[in-house]
Amino acid sequence: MMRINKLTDYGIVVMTRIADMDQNRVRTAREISEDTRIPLPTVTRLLKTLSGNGLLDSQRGSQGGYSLSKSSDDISVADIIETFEGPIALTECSTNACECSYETKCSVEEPWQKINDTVKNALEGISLNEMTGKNQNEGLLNLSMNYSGGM
Amino acid sequence: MMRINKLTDYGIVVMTRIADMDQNRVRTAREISEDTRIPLPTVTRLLKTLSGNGLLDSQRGSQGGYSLSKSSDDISVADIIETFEGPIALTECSTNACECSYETKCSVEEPWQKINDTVKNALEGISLNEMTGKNQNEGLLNLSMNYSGGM
DNA sequence: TTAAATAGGACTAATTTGGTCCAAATTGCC
DNA sequence: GGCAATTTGGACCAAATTAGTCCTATTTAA
Repeated sequence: MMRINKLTDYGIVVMTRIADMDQNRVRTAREISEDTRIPLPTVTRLLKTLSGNGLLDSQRGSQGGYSLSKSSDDISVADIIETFEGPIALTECSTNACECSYETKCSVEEPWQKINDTVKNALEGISLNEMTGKNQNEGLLNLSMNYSGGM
Repeated sequence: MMRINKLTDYGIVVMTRIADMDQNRVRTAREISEDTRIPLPTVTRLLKTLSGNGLLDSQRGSQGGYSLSKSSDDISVADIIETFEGPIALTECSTNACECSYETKCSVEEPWQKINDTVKNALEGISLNEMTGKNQNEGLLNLSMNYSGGM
């Protein structure tokens, strides 16, 4: 499996849906729920999280709703994932505090750092715009990357 | 988060440990448990899974134990992850049957396929040997990849 | 025959996750 | 001013997953 959570998956669908729509007006939770067929309570929670983390702008009250906080070119899949799951890290080891119970320093730590950086780069390289149906140009997605040590 | 499971993580540690050791004799679950400080019952389960999936050879009975089934150069991190978690797939969408409840065909499906391929390529590109302490040559890990459409 | 191993599988506790719901605050409009 | 449509924030629960343990059978070397 090695899955991202279902809510994260939903989050990407919701964001894609918003990016797909007319950018000249905000969308309500209800509309998005109807579009995606994700239950309304769940959608509202997703939208709250997304706007709370700055990926969406929200407008309260009547005629209110949600809209992208910036261009869909400037939002990456990694941004959305991190909104729901925190820093992209396949293992504890690769985050801040590696609480390895092994000898002095487990040898797998450094390789994991690099593996994570690679995965992270991959996800940062995909924009929300590329997820939409707008660019159906086959094979346009540019996923080539080079890990050049820097990050 | 977006984590691999803890057992998978352990599995990689265990495999790395075995790869690190003298290849001329088998290692028992007890030894590996002591080395890694992972509780014995858990280690035995890990080893059973790993040998059941062909990554380790096992020898029963007295003087028995486990050893790598092939060179550590020929075992990838992806192999180990898949042993514990099945096919590498970040979302349901990217596996076989995409049960999307959305319109005709959700637009995110194809991008997800590519994202997964990229991640998979990254993990397949790291050998167990590279995880060991044997090659401490800084920056030797080759994580550069190019998504060239084929997979 | 015995001791040292692995093999297989059942079982439980803990954690995480998905999903729902309610009350409060904000805003536009009549 | 008041009402209706929204978002906001947080509590809550049920279900699913995961981690970890344990028991018994089988195999093998000495």
